[in-house]
Amino acid sequence: MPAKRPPIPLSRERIIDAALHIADGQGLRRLTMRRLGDALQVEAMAIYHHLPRGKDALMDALAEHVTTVHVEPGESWQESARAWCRASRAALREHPGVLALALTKPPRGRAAIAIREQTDQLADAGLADAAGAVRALRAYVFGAVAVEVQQSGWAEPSGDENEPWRPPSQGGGSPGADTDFEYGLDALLAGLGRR
Amino acid sequence: MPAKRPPIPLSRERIIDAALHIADGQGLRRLTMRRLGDALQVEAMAIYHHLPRGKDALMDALAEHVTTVHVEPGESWQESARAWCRASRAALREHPGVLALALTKPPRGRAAIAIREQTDQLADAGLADAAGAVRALRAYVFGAVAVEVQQSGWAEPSGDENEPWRPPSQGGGSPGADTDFEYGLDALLAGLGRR
DNA sequence: ACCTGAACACCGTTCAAGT
DNA sequence: ACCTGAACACCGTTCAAGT
Repeated sequence: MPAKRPPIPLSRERIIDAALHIADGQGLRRLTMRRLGDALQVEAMAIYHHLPRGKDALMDALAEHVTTVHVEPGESWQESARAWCRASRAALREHPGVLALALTKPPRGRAAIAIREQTDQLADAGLADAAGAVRALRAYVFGAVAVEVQQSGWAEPSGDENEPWRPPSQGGGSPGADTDFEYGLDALLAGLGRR
Repeated sequence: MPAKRPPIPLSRERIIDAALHIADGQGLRRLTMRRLGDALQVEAMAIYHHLPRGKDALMDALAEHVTTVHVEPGESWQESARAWCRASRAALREHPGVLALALTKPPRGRAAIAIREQTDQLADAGLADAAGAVRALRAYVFGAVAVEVQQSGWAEPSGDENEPWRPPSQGGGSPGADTDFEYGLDALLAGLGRR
């Protein structure tokens, strides 16, 4: 007879992971405090101890998580920007269930800091209007991922089916998505340089 | 003593208008079948007669509404594309409350048809990869509006305040947003021509 | 055909209480 | 400090019933 293993203590990180899993697997509409509690083997009310502002705080945390990206400075501002865009795209594609939050919530906390860092990085590398550039790069990544995920057929899963979401790196997304992304990124970087 | 005026009959259109008003004014999270019923002077259950699939159908209809754009063909494919992007941006900016739906729901119904129409229009005007171009243009508009609305400080209104949303055409958006948009659009169109 | 009223299962959140 | 249980106001949706 299996011993009752000691319960893993709840933590902000475990909560966010479980929430991402539910949102990606069943859609944001089915991400519920009670369901989240079940997934964590805990009563829903326990969550409030770690996220005092409740579901709003959870939503903010999810947007922050999927939107916070760090990248080492590259050889040029172009390479830095390229790496940052690729990382941002990867982070967003990994969790289509919270894409709506990521595109919609104003950056706060670590996400806002990461944006400032990236702006400084590009400015230090000699780019004139780094703030404008970061705005344009974020817009590009947001738009690209939005249409990509739309096209991939991802939608709030019906709930009846229990098929987990597989990131479109192999099979889900159309094969041209990567090259489309890189092509447009090249064009944008060229344009930002000339500005 | 005022006579009880005869109730305006419910219709799909009136429902959608009221829903947009609530979403823009108080945020999508507060758009509720019951609240929507109140706004329409009707019991919530009456809505199901006009939108049989209930709230899902409402969400689909909102995304479709804010995402369906028609434009007359211009002198060149560049002008057609430019007009289409401007109109799309305007439609999305007008209703920040449902932006998350618009960026996230795959185009269906009239929205899907409008996209096909625009693709044909560009192809007829001589553009080689019209489908790829429309994908890129949609991505550009989506991303631009997403960062713009984020920056404009719009967020699910707190609900305590009763300040209605004013579109950023005058006052809300930073003044550079329009020129930023046009600048990037020019660059994208140039890139699409050379491809 | 169109709308209502009552009912059901489920939701977010609070609060006092347990350990 | 961390979690539970009961409670409250509010959801989406159904269904039989009214007109």
